[in-house]
Amino acid sequence: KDLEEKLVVRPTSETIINSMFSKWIQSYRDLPMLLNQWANVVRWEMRTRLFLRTTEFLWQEGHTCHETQAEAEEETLKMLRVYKDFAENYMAMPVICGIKTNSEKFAGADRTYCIEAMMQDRKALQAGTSHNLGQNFAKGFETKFQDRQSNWQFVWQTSWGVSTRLVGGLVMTHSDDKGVVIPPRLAGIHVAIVPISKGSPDDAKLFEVADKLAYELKNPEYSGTLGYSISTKVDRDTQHSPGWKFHEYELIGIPIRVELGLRDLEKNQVTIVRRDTGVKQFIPIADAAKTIARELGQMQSDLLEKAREMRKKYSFVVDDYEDFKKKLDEPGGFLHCHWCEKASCEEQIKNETKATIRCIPLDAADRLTPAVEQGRCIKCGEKSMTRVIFARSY
RNA sequence: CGGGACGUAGCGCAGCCUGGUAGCGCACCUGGUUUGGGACCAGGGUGUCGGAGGUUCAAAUCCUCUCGUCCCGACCA
Repeated sequence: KDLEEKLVVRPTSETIINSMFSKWIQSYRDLPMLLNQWANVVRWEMRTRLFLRTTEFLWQEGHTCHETQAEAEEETLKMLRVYKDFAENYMAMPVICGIKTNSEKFAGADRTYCIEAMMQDRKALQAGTSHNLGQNFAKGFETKFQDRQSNWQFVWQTSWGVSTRLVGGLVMTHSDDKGVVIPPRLAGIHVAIVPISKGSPDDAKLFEVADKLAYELKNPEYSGTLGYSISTKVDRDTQHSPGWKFHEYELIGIPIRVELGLRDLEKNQVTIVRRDTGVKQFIPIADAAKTIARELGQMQSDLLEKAREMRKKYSFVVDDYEDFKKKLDEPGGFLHCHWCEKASCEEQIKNETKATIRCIPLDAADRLTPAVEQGRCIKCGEKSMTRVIFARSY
C-alpha cells in the first residue's frame, strides 16, 4: 500500500502455468500443448545493468507439454535453434549453442540449453535459454494425462525464453565510436536520403530525384530478395547542415545513407555510404536502387561475419591454469578447456578468476552430443572427455 | 547490503578547499551570411545552486540531517 504503483509479486512462471496445465490437460489428445506469452518481470537484483540486468524487463517465454520425453527434448532443441536463427540471421550476433552445467542450469530443469554470445569487450552474454523440464513440475503440480493405453502419466515439459537483454546484446555486438549499428533486417529505416540543398532553385530537382529513388526502393523485387521491404527516409529538413545529418544517422545506426547534391546530379550519380564500413560509393542514379538493395543484404552478412571473426580471434584452446588466468585478464574471451565435471572445480575457478562455464558446447553441426576429446581438467588434472567454454560474463 | 563519488541554466560541467551575492561549453532566442562531415559573425541569460535545518553581518561554498543518481563489490540458478 505504500507503493505509488502497485506490484504483484508472483512465483516463477512455471508454477503458475502448471497450475493451469493441470486443469487443461486430461488426455494425450490435449498434447502437445504449446503456450507462448510476453510478460514483464521484476527481479529484485542487488545490482542492475542497463539492458542486461534491469529490475524490470520484458521477455518472451514459452511453456510446452508433451507426451514423451523425446518429444520434449525435440521441442527444447527446436526452440534453441529458433533463438540461434534469430540471433544470427536477424541480429547478426553469432552465438554458441550449448548445455549449462548443473550449477548454471535452471533449478527445475533436467537440462538447460543456451545460446552464448561474445560482446566486443570479450565478455560472454547469455542471450537465451531453452529448458527441458522433464517431469519435475508435472510431478509437483499433478499435471497428468491419460495415454493411448488409458494409463495416467505425467507430462513432459519445456520452457524457453529471451528478453530485452537482446537489445543490449545487439548494441554491444555492433556499435562503434560513432554510435549504434543496426543490422538491416532489424532497422526501422534502412536508407536515409540526404539531399544537399543550397537554397537554390535547382534544389527542387534534388528532391525529385530523391523521391524517385525512394519510390524505386519499394520495388517488390528487392523485398523478395531481402525478406523485408526497404524503408526509406528523405530528409527534407533545411535547418541542419549535411554534416550534422551524417553524424545523426550514424549515431542512430541507419544502415545506408545516400548523399545527393548538385555535384552528384551533374554526374548523374548518387553517393552511397554504408554505416558499418563508412566507405563512400559513387553510383549512377539508374543503378542506385539495385546497388542499395545489394548492399543491405551484404551488410547483414558482413556484420555477422565480422562478429564471427572477432569471436574466433578471442577464442582460445587452453590447457594450463596459469595461462588460463593470464588470458582471462588479457585479452579475455572464450577459453575452451577440459573440465572434470566436478562442481568443486567449477566453483573454485569462479572464485579465483570470476570466470564461469558458459556452456558445454554442442558440436559443429549443433548435434546434441558434445565433441568427445580426451583430456585433463584445467583445475584438478583429472580425466575429462570434453571441452567446455569458460568466460567472464555479464 | 558494504565501499566510493556526484546532485549548480534544457544538456554536460567549473566555482566549494580559502564564505562576499553565480559562470563556461553546447543548446535556445533575434538579425545577417551560410549548407558536400556536427557552419560563422553580432547581440540576448532562460537559475528556488536537490531538499530541510544550523553557524555567520553574509552560505553554491562550512556543519547536521534528508532525498535522489551513478560507479565498484556482494548478488544474479
